[in-house]
Amino acid sequence: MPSNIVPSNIPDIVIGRLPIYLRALTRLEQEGREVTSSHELGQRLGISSAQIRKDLSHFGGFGKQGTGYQISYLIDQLKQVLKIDREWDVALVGAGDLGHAVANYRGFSDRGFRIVAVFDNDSAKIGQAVGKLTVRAFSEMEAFVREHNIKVAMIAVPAQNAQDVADQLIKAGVRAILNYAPISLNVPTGVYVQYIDPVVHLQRMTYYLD
Amino acid sequence: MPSNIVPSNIPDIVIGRLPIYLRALTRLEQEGREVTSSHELGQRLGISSAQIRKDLSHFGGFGKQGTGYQISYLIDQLKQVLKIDREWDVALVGAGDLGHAVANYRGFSDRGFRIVAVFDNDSAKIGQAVGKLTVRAFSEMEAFVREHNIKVAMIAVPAQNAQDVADQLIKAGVRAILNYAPISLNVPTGVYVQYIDPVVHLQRMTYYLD
DNA sequence: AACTGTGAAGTTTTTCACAGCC
DNA sequence: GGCTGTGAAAAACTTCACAGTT
Repeated sequence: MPSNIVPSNIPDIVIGRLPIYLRALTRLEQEGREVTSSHELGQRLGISSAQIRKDLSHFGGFGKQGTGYQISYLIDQLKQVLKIDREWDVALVGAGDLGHAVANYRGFSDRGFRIVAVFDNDSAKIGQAVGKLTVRAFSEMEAFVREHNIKVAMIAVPAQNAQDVADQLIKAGVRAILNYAPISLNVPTGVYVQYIDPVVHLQRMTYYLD
Repeated sequence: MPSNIVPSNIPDIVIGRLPIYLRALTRLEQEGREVTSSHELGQRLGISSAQIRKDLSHFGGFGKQGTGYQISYLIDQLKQVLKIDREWDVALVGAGDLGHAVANYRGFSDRGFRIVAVFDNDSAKIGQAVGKLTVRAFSEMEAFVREHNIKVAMIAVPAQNAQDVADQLIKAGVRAILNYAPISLNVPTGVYVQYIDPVVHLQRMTYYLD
């Protein structure tokens, strides 16, 4: 009974919306709600109800006709789809202002991620505390990442160092990189990169202003 | 000679790529390059050359056949299109860890944005220094934003306060919001929101991991 | 009565491929 | 020979609208 077949061709754009749905569902649950509908969810998110239904239908029937979706069940299912029904260990590279802010951000742990190490190449920073962690030498990174089988990393170093850091992370086995440096990374297939560049977001909006 | 007509129906997805092009072009310029091609740019960004050409063609012919694009000229043109051929004053709301990191981020000023005020409602924080700025009381926000005609703001407060903050910013005249809080905002038409939620980006990648 | 799941229709976005220019 | 700009074709994505279920 092949019930655990992974549907192989889900559009990436659909995957990208699932975390948004999950976030909204978690919020609904916190508000004490037990059931919701594609319509309600869509209203909150500014997305059409049809789109939400179609997105979810890629993974099976999570809802009940006439009733809607049971929130806790849908949350569990989405977590499973996104593979955050487990906790991912994450390496953080860069212990500057940005690295500190990322390391101290409380929002990771309850959503599937745990920063387990911080690396920097500045000898003045090595050994310093960052949150509950101690900054490790950049030279130890590859061995550490490999040894702990870390697959997810965040890059918070200056743009000029980001590609080097990415190359080393990938060499050590990292497969998913969240890049805070304002530069596009070249990575081999099978490695995934997401970008956080606040200026890009701002520039995207000013186009629409007078 | 109506040369300054604004092409009215450019897809948003195209607008969203322009800041990426701009970032790559700026980097090429820093490397001392003077000319590039849609092919080269595409390689660097992992985007097809045809797409880059088509995107740019929405705004006029920026390139030369046989030659490519003159980098400094294209940068100027893109800045104009994105309306960052000027400097936008930005209000920052929230002076916690995240607010501090945002305020201290060096990358805004040379890319069109300047943080001119930081607001928080925690009386322990009001009056404190954040970078070169002093934290102002949240109660002064509306008047300040209105008086200085601020159109762009960043929200770095806890999720539970984000909608309230957004409402007040909008009331004061803000039209573009970069929201760091992990929650979807409801805003009227004519107001633009972009989101930065690192966890959403991470969750989007783990789907593809084993 | 309310709501899902889904083929089919409609729309948007991307890619193709080539004429035209340097 | 190399490259842009662009119609036309292809692919991807969203919405429609409704049968079917609770």
